[in-house]
Amino acid sequence: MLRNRVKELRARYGFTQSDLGKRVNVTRQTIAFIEKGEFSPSITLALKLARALETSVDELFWLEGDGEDEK
Amino acid sequence: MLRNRVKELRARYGFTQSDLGKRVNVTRQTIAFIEKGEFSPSITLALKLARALETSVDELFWLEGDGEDEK
DNA sequence: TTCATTTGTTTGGTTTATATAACATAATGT
DNA sequence: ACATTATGTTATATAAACCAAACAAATGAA
Repeated sequence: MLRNRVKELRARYGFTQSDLGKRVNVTRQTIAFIEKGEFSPSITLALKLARALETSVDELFWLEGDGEDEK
Repeated sequence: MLRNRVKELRARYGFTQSDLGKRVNVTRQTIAFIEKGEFSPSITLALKLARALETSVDELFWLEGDGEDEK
């Protein structure tokens, strides 16, 4: 199971979903889907999100459990 | 531009592309494409690769330049 | 040299990420 | 009350990730 802290960190910086989307060049719906955990973004987008939220990819995203099952 | 150290670290551990693919549940062609930089894997796969190669996603993958252009 | 293994590469197919657009709801300010 | 803004959510469409199968080239071992 893939988990992330995007919503939490975005709120901490006072960004709206639209704000964050503009910073990383995706739509606000894409941000919403990621926050809901509905899909696993590309590593390129993950790196940009980490940069926008001033953290590392490893702090922003993690696998819960052994993660052998997920795609 | 997305760069990575998959090939280098895989060689260091003496894994074949097939070995690594099996460990992270993808085909060897997928590993080959990633090593060639031909696409940007999902964060889920990136996390599994980092775990298999005993490193962090941030050490394994990075954006060269400002990375504003890439998807 | 022959055999087995690894890698490079291509092609066609399926699945998933992402875009765009739309509509509803909640909150905020006038 | 009305307008604006942020979010939740859904639908359709496209691009990209990923699979499965194939074949050639390179390597290394017997």
